[in-house]
Amino acid sequence: MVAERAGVSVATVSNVLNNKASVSPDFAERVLKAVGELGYVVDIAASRLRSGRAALVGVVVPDLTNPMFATFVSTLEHAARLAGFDLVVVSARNDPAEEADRLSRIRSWRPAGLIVIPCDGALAERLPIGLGGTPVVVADRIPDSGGFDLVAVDNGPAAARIARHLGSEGYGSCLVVGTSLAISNVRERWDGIRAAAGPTYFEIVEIGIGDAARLDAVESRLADARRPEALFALDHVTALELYKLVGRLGLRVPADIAFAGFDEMEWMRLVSPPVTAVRQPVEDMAHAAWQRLVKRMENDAATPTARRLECAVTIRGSTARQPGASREDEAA
Amino acid sequence: MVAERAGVSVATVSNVLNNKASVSPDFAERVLKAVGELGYVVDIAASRLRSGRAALVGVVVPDLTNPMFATFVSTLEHAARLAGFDLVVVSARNDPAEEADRLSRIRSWRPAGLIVIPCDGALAERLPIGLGGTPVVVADRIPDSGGFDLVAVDNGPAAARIARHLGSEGYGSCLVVGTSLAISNVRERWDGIRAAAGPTYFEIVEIGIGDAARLDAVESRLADARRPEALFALDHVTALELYKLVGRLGLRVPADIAFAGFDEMEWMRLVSPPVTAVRQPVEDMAHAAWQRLVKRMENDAATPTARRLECAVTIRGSTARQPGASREDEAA
DNA sequence: CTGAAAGCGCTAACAT
DNA sequence: ATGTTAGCGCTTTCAG
Repeated sequence: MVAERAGVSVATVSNVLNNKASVSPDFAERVLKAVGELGYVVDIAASRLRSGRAALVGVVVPDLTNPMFATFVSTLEHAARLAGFDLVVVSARNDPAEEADRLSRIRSWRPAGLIVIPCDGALAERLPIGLGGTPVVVADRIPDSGGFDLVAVDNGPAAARIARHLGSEGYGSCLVVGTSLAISNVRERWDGIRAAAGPTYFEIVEIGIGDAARLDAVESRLADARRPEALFALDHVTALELYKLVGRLGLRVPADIAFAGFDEMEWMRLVSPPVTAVRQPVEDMAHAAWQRLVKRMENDAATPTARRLECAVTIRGSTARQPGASREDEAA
Repeated sequence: MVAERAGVSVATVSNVLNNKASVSPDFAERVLKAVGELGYVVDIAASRLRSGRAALVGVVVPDLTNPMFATFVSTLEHAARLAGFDLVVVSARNDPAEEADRLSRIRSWRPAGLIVIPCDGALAERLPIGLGGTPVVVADRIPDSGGFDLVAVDNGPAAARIARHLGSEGYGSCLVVGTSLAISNVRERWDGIRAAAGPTYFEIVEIGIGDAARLDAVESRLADARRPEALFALDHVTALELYKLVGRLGLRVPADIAFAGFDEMEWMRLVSPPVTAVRQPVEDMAHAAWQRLVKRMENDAATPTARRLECAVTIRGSTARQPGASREDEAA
């Protein structure tokens, strides 16, 4: 350690930097002075190697360019920093294979814990063996097999509220559009919609994820004379594509077709009329995940818990029933 | 190393895992088998400690929730991974003090290089002493003091194209709105606008950054009877706030006021009419920054270089001159 | 209260 | 081709 410039032993420097044991004020001062002059910061790797303690947690998200996940990470990072932790963040780019790779790579860092939003339900198969005691908190999406601490939103009830709203506005049919039912969120939202008994007939189309997503099926349904009276997109990326499609087809919202979305984004309030949407408490989810992980890291006991956060639903103009115009009249 | 399960020495395991030296096929196989069974991955920290080589680069951005920076990081991460590098990503949350803290923390990791998008021009003061030989590539924003490798977009020329377009459409006055001229981007864009000689009278308002941003000054200018004929937002966050303000004031675009923005976002193509905007080549910028850093990491020679990437300008309806309607008529 | 020395998991020399 | 050993920078006993 170069900080022997202070003329003390390495042990003393270590003690000062970790405010350990009792170090005389003058010695401490000399050390701090040398540290300042040299611009020294401890080598965190060597530190962990010897002490066994990590102050490092790994974060795996499906896609960093998705504002929702970016916000999740950013919130997490701040919370972690306040607790003295560093974050190693990796994005799986919506690719299960890449997720598996990152998951394995991240173990090389020997993190004290992991927070992961999985690509799909098969997370458990991808969580490398030998992860041993490392605590894992899963957020947002629920793996097929249990055994993890869980933090997610109340997808079903929130989606059901939109479904009931559409029913009460008198919409007779609604096309629900999601990426893939392989993702628990999508599945839960769809289940919630179906569970909400009402006059509306719901039907779902899966369009796929990322670059592989195809709107063809939706387009042909909308071009059809007997097109649905409403659209409900189950995530904001889908919502955006769907909204552009509606515009391209020259359909007016809500006169020709009503429009609602899960995941509220800025643009939904900018367009006219603004879009009815479910807002997810992303920051809360990040905080909850962090707190859960902290608990796990300081005390390995207890069975995994599952926590559900409540979403906010905002009804806006895009799902308003046109006064005096029943859907049949227009279609005729 | 627990992989002595293979019945070989630690050195052989290391050689196999790094495909070093010559290892007999059967020994290699035995090692790989044991590694597989144990789910072992090397401790990257111990590895670096001994070898001195890092395969780690640090990335510092002002704000991860900004889709532009998130895309930058995501692109970077993919490029890094292909080259066998890991990334430690930190967000400064638009706070110079936090940036300084993160910059110093990140040194604890002893990264092989750093890519940073600084909060403001005073980066050099914040780059901790003792960063010694670590190569640094600065992207997007240009520090006041030089000496760094630089990758940015051609802010001035791109902004000038918008300025000339507004002039040729006959707009006599334009209020330019940016966060702060302390940020090089904003300064360069504003300089570019002024340098573009034309009939339009340009004026700038700085609204501040993040939560501290205040639109009051802009609002009073817009409420004024002699409000400007056009608005030009110098970044997408400002553009969004500005667009909402315009809507709140009941001004129609472009009939009452024209609207253009730097940084193209999805919503700009969704609103009606769509917004004239400058699109920045973020992915290209990430790739260029990465390549520059790789060069620096493998060969510390040469003087710092500066690279400018070209932006794409798309003219849309938000800046179209209303047929047969001169601004004066409407204001009267 | 301070220093000397061992050792964390790994790789680079060197020895076999 | 394989094994042995030293030591990277740090923290942790344990002596002084």
